[in-house]
Amino acid sequence: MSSRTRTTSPASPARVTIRDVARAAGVSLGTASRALNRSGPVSDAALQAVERAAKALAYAPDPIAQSLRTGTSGVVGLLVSDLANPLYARIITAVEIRLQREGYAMVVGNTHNSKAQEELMVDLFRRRRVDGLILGPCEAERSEYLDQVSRDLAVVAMDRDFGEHGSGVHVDHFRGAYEACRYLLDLGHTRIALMTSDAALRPGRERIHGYRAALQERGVAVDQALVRSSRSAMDFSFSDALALLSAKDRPTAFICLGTRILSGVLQATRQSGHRVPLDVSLICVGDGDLPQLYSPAITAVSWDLEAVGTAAAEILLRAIGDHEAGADTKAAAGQEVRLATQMVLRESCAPPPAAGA
Amino acid sequence: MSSRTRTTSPASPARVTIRDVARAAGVSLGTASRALNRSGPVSDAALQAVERAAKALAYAPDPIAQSLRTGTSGVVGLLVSDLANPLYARIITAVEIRLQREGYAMVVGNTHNSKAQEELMVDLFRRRRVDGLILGPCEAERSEYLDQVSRDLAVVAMDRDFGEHGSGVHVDHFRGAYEACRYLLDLGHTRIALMTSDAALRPGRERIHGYRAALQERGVAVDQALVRSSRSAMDFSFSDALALLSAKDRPTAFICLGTRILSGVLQATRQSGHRVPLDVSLICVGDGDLPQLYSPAITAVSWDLEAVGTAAAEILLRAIGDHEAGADTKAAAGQEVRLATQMVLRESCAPPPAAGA
DNA sequence: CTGAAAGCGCTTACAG
DNA sequence: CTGAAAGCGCTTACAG
Repeated sequence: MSSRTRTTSPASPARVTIRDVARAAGVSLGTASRALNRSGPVSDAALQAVERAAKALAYAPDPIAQSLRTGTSGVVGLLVSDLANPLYARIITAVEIRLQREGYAMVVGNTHNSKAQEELMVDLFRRRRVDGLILGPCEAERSEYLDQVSRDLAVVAMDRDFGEHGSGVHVDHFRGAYEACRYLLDLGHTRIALMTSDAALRPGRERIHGYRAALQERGVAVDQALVRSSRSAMDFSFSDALALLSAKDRPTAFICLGTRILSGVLQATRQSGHRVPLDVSLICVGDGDLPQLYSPAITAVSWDLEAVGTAAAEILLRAIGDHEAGADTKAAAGQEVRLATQMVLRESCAPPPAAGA
Repeated sequence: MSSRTRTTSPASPARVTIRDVARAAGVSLGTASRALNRSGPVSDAALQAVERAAKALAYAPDPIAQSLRTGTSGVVGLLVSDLANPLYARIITAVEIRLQREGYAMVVGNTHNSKAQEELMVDLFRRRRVDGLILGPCEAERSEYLDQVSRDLAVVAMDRDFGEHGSGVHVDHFRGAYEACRYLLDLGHTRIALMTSDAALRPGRERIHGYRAALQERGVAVDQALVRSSRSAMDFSFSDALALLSAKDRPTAFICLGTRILSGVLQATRQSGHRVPLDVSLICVGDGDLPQLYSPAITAVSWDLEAVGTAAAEILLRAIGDHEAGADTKAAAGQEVRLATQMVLRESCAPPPAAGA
């Protein structure tokens, strides 16, 4: 109460502890704990007394103390490379809803797509005893670091490869890009540009493979100049697209990420005086406000973000169970969910100008 | 090591504790702690030995144990109503960067604009001993609940009013809306619709006031039918806008939120066959990809999101300092930062059709 | 079924 | 300057 005691008593003033509950209920500390957690034999009388006391005192267990003692926390950490990406936001929300139903709290961290930052956050979470970790794609997918972390912590990856016994949910970006490319090929395009995220990361890599597969299947040579994958996508998409469109051998179609990159491509298209879809066809990967609202509306490769989040949460929940069960189950881990993409046809694709002439 | 010990040894296998460090350095536990934290007198010899030992063993203090003992955690909680809002994402990143520089970790929670959810998260954070809380706008701005929380925890609000000694950073939404409205009035519009967020929350409320002030200043009657503020904005914006545009007394201009609501307004405009800016002028509040890229580009009321985040972080940092200093400083708290908006003129505004005839 | 005790890993008065 | 001890709030074998 006095302002001087403050230095000695940190935290809230006069926190009610399980000791207070025990005293009020007239039982010992241990009995109170067993009653509250139903973790051991307790007489009905004791149980009732403890519960009444707990309610009367508005007792809430101290999670910090519990964590210190048990090594668990009831919280799950989620790491994404970029909070500002609306696609992630949808996934995050889905994860949270699912986790919450099971009584877990979720806490999210931003890695800014930096390996160092990710390790920092993983470490923070781990040392704070999170019960599990959900990781989005990030640099250095298969670091030994993560392999090691997943040994003593339940970890599930989203769109990232790592470790042999790693669990994860993967979107089939290969097929997504493959189908988009096929669609454009069918319209008569052969000069198709692909602009996607960092090729070192799973989504970008898979898309490039899918794109190549479609081209090769039709005997169309792959022009490396048409494949752009960069880490800091948003900065380069405009100038890259502009350069591509200004070349004499310009692409007649683009497949590009729907979030940042699409903006740049759209601006470049407009600035270079090309019309969509008359002069250039567009397919974006990852649906959102912009592709839906742009005029003409942009055809998109889409996938179920809620499903990604829900699946990740469910795999993690199981993995947490396994981890608690013991060390032996490790070999049994390694669950994987694979999600399909689907194309949403809109107004941004047409035959290439040459074919129309 | 054996799989059976696992039940008894939680957490990581064989965590190295400060006790190990002390032993390796040949000093007592207390000395090791004082050396590591420089929290008391230690001889040079002891200090060196301890530091060497700590490094050799790769010792890292257990934050949970530290928290239990000290009541602090080095982490700050950030609560927003909607992670999917790209405006928040920018703010969050700014907060994080600033906090990180001071050695604090940030952890974010999603309240889904629900009071219950917010209290849950605040409680979670508080019980986990976060050193401070940053709160975005949310229902029930001035709950006694929060007043109480801010008594034993550093709290800063973003665009929300609460408590007398609450600290916060506020964007001048009043002036933003006022200026937007004035701009349209100057162009000759008198039927101006305002579509914004929940009027119960500060931003929405302020905007409505600003809008009204501008209208009244010019002697234009306020038509309540033209003011739409709804909580679940995205769902209603399309149908609301469509209804407004179909009325015989239709608005010739819209001021609307730039994130979700703009989408709906744009769709409604297109669907009802109106052209921007010929038939209807548009100003959006909160800048983003869509307004910048839409064609025509949309005039926006914008503000510095990074500045919001940075200011919030800095106020919080100070508040944490005050809280540590003692209880008496409470009266001294209540810092506030106010940020101005600016209009970004683009191509979506023109005189109303009638005035042009 | 119950209580007393140990211990999770740390920090911090308190004596020396 | 240093060590031994208490204690943060809890859970969990261990004897009764």
